Amino acid sequence: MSVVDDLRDLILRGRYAPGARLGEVELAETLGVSRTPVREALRRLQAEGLVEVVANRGARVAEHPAGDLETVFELRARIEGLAARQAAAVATAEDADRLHGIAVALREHAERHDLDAVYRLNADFHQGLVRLGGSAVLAQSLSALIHSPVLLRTYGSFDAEAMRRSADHHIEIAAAVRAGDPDWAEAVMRAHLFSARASLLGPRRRDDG
Amino acid sequence: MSVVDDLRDLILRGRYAPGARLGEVELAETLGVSRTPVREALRRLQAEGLVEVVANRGARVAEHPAGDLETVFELRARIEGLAARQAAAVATAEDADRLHGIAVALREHAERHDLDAVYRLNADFHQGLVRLGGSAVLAQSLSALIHSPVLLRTYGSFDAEAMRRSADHHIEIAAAVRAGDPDWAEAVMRAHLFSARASLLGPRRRDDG
DNA sequence: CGCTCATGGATTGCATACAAATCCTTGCTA
DNA sequence: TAGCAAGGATTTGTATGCAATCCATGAGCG
Repeated sequence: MSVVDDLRDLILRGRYAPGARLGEVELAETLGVSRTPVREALRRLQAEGLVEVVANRGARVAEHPAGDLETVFELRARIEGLAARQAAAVATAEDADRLHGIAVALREHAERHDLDAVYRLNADFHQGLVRLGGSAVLAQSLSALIHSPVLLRTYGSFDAEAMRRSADHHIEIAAAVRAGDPDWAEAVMRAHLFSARASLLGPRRRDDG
Repeated sequence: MSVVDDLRDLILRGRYAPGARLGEVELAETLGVSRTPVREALRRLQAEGLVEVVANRGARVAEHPAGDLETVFELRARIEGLAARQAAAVATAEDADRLHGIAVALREHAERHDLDAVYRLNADFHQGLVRLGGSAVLAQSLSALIHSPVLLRTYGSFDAEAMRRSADHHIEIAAAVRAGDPDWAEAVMRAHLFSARASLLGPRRRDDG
């Protein structure tokens, strides 16, 4: 695996907490390479928004302000909504069946609370859907949003009902794609993400009456 | 200016066409530095989606498929639509007045077909609006989309009417922000971007009747 | 006692040297 | 003459050394 992937994994798995200093020599020793590839990896992750580097002062794991998390889901709802729409417009029956297969597997693992498998299948599903849309810029825009340390722990804060709802959303999205119904696909995807946001952040403040 | 900014400028200004090879030694000589900072810049621009690098085979300027341009505007409409919405929700009167000032200047320069100034003011306006929204992830998501070689030539393909419309859109967005009306702001922003798309790509295919 | 400034240690930024991989040419063979 | 293989040339990947910058500690002065 490449240095940048190794380093991204380290950060995403929480080995380095947000705000933690990322010394070049320390990382080089940890990863068993010299400083040069480490530096290049840091620059890439900087562009991905995962680390912040100040000139002559080194790199730190980016700390996404709490308020940003709301925006992340707003953005994902809009961007992945578009992805779902485009996927529904162009997907073949085989494509939709493959998505459906992933969704079914995800639901089974969710019932057994096998979180690692759920993580993986969820990533497969969303990436597969984006790939169906076919546009590289769309995938590009999303990658920066999904590579966020907080999102990796998403399922940890789901209760049983939320988990079941999330799994069912995947099934429904696959159905909408199979039906070739862009409006339906986008709507479910948006519901899916707003539901996840609610589970993560709790109920939104409503206007006092 | 930093190496990555220099290199980005070179690409964006068309000095290296899409698909063109980006040799490390050549860039190093052109920019007057060694290969090391060039390599780091290439990795950053790779993450930004501006260049494609294949392992052991070097970097090329990314060629965005023609179809991607449609998606770029779809995405911008959704993302900047959110930015406009958030800006309208939080902006002070001073913020809105500053936007209005930029928009007025932009309209004046547009009437004189001073394209360079229009480029700059347009960038100022959109960046200023995003900054008002306040979210770093939002700005992050947009930067990759706006740093697209094609978009730099946008105004070149505008006719007089499209130019006037674009300028008026900015004025109207500033008004919506000043009115604190998120729905209005988002709607105008979407119109603004779809209008630009139409000028760039021509009329969309409509269903044959 | 507190503030300023200098000096030392540590860390990043850059350049250069070497290793590995790729490509391009050239010569051989069928 | 077309195809292939081998070797050199070019290019990328990595390591290391040096210069520049930054931060902290402490001495000197008000």
